[in-house]
Amino acid sequence: MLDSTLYALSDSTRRSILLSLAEKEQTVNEIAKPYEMSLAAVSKHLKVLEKANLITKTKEGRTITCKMNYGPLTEVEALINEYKHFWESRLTELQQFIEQSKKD
Amino acid sequence: MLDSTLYALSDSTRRSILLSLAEKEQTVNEIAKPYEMSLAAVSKHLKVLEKANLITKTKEGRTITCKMNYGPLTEVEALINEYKHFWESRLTELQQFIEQSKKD
DNA sequence: TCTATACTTAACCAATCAGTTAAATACTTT
DNA sequence: AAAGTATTTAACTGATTGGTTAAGTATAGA
Repeated sequence: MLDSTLYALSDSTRRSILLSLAEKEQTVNEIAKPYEMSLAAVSKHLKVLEKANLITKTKEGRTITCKMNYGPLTEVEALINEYKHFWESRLTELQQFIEQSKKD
Repeated sequence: MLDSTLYALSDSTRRSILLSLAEKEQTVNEIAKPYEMSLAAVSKHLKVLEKANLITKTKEGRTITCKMNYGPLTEVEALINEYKHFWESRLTELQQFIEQSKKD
């Protein structure tokens, strides 16, 4: 899951699309409008985001509306926190070592 | 920058390597030991992490020690917070709409 | 100087990528 | 029924991916 989430986020077009969907739901056409690439290319980006479960599509008539899912981002938050945890405990160790050194 | 950071993180081997480096600095050989792939493959993964500035290498004699850099992860944190910001303000809007509806 | 060690680079592979244009599908309007 | 709209799929391109093995570089120790 993290693989597909982080991979989906590693492209700036997709990050931009996702951000605009974080603000409001939009149809595929609305999403595509700001970008210079073809609609087919945007459609592919949406598929990547959908595969990562970062967005959900709902069809109504012939228009498809996309909305963002926050869920996968909580896993990214957790990942970063994991790194931060180990990183900060190492910083603490280092700090303690320095404090210890001062005593000598 | 975010592109390369998120891309580097999108591979589970690289996430695992980075986590082990978050705990302690290690040489390339030490890093590679737990993985079944060739040393050359690990070396490539390290290059991806280095390109994303998630690790720094220092050479001493013939051994190269890798240490993690937290820096790029703060950008990821900021990104997630940006999504969260818009996401949560939309949730608030929705909530206010529901509250408003109750009054009728 | 010869060999072992630590690591990277080169050359290659099959798979996947982001983009294209063109055709296909599905629905709406006239 | 025909034409237009919304969107996806297919077929293609050139670039890049993660992995391999083999060769190369640089340092250390005999």
